[in-house]
Amino acid sequence: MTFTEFKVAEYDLAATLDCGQAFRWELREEGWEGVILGRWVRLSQSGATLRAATIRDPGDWAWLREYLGLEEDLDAIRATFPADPVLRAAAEACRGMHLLRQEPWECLASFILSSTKQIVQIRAIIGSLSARYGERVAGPGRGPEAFAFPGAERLAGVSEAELRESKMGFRARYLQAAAAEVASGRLNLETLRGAALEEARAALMALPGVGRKIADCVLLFSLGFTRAFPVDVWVSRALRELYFPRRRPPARRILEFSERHFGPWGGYAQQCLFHATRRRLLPAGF
DNA sequence: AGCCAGGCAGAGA
DNA sequence: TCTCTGCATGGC
Repeated sequence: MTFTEFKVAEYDLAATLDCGQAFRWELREEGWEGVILGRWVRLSQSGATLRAATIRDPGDWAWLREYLGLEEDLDAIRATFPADPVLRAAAEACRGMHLLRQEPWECLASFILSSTKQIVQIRAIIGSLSARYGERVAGPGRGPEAFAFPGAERLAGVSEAELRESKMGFRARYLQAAAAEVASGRLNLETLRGAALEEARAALMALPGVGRKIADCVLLFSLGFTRAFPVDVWVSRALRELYFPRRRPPARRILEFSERHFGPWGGYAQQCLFHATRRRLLPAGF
């Protein structure tokens, strides 16, 4: 096992890994354990020090800095926010929470599986898929075995009926189709990083079972589009209650507001609203 | 027991 | 363009 440490100015590892943007991290006695780019990783935090362990020496750790969003300056991000007491309170409640930069295929597949599912169920489905079809990854030896998230090529070869054994229900057809598109090269997720937001979003929404919300999750959590603003049931409810009390604006109006109000780091603002409302972190009065 | 979950697509108005 | 409904499964 090899180790490294990162000094961090403002970072909350638990909030970052457990705020609903990623689904595979598990908290065990010695830290948060997961798999990134086919490598087993254990992460822990003590004050301003993040500690990381892998099985084999990766040489450099740029991939992990990238994944964890260590280069994000949260003060600079918050400085772009509108002068808005609701958002300020939500951001304050989420101090140290960062956006992850996840692997695009895993992110896309995960959020296809997320529709009308609770997070515990999403985690169970993804865990089942990984154990069934993912590559075994060298781990610490103790504890359960580690698996990578299965690649699109692998899942493209699994029938819809078999996918349903992982309890994903009607989402199996959508996952199958997305895997086939990515595996064939008809959809190149990496290429989308360089595209305009609207173009990248349209490419994702061309997939069956991928609408605006799931597309924006992939754009925000894996492709670096910080303005993408996924509106799910939680965020929709929060926007309605916090910004439009005693009114009932149509969904279209909520979406327009989300695009206009929050600025170039709207996606981060969205994650603050999601996390703060879901975990009931807002102070009384909001 | 019944409502809801990090939605989406298709149908009908 | 808007609203309604079915979809699979399981938590609370």
